[in-house]
Amino acid sequence: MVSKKLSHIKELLAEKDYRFTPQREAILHVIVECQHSHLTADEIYRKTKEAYPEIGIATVYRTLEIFETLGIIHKFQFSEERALYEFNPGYHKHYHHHVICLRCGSISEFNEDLLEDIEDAIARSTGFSIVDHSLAIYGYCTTCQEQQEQTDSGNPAKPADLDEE
Amino acid sequence: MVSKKLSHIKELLAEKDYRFTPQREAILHVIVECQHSHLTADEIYRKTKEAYPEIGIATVYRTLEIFETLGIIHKFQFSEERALYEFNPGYHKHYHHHVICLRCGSISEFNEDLLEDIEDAIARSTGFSIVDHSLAIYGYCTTCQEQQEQTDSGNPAKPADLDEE
DNA sequence: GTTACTGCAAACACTTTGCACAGCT
DNA sequence: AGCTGTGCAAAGTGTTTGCAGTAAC
Repeated sequence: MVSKKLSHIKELLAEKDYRFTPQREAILHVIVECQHSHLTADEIYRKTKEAYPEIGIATVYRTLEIFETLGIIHKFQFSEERALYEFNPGYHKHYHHHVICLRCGSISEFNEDLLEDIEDAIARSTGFSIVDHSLAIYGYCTTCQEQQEQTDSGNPAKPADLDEE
Repeated sequence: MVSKKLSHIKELLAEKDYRFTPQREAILHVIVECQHSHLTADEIYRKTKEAYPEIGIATVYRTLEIFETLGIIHKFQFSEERALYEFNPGYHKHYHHHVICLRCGSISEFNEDLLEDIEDAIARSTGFSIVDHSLAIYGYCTTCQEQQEQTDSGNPAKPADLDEE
């Protein structure tokens, strides 16, 4: 299954005359392994460094850009902070429905297409040809709600900045 | 009406021991005048400079931050590029439904709450306490669709970078 | 008279780029 | 052999901060 993905990705790269270098393979490995997390470029850099210590941050950014144009990963920008990257297992159109806790920073995802009706309504009323959409829901997760009840000045459930795993 | 807004804003500032300086007034003026556009910090800076040439960019950023915490303006981050700011006339909870053309960069808005049902469904299934949400729809506006049909390599309807009004 | 605010410039964080060398194919 | 990819360091961009002077309250 992973090897099927791998050969498909090699093809995708080859189609555009991109090479499948060990650096790109190492980065891909990190992204696939952490496919349920949203990683920053720096996190990907540091994790890739474990397997490939010589790698440079510039290579990571260049690779992520290529992977994004090929649809291998998705890039998100929820706030003014750094972008987050995530593996896109199916290479298909991806609905970005994210539920973000304002206290602990955790991000959960909904992949169902909840917005078909809304898209249709907007397309009809504006003539817009819709390609994609992005929905972010902000609030408080159950854990943080509980903690907030207990100690109104307490600490978040998880540190908002998940710098290290 | 504007004066009513103004006194209300003065109150909001005073409540938090913020002062109503001429710089803040000038910035507010720009934001209210352009309340149907999404302005970058730099655009606000340059427009404010017309009325108040001595102003510095740092003051603009500091003022925008204060205005945002008071709910006077809203700040958006659609991409990795700079943030956009917009006046929030009602100071109420604001639904950010933006329709963004991928070709000319124009941004239109829907202020109806299209997502109540979806919010309810997510709250029920996850226990999340939802505070706000942000929806961005990406596609092509009618003008750009027409232009794309005519000349498949033509120019966008409007420059994507609206540096000057 | 306090205290918050300002403008400047320097610092900042994240990301991109120029360059000479290395390595696929 | 040729062209793409790499690592480094330097540059770039948008935003924030330290500081000494200034102005609102």
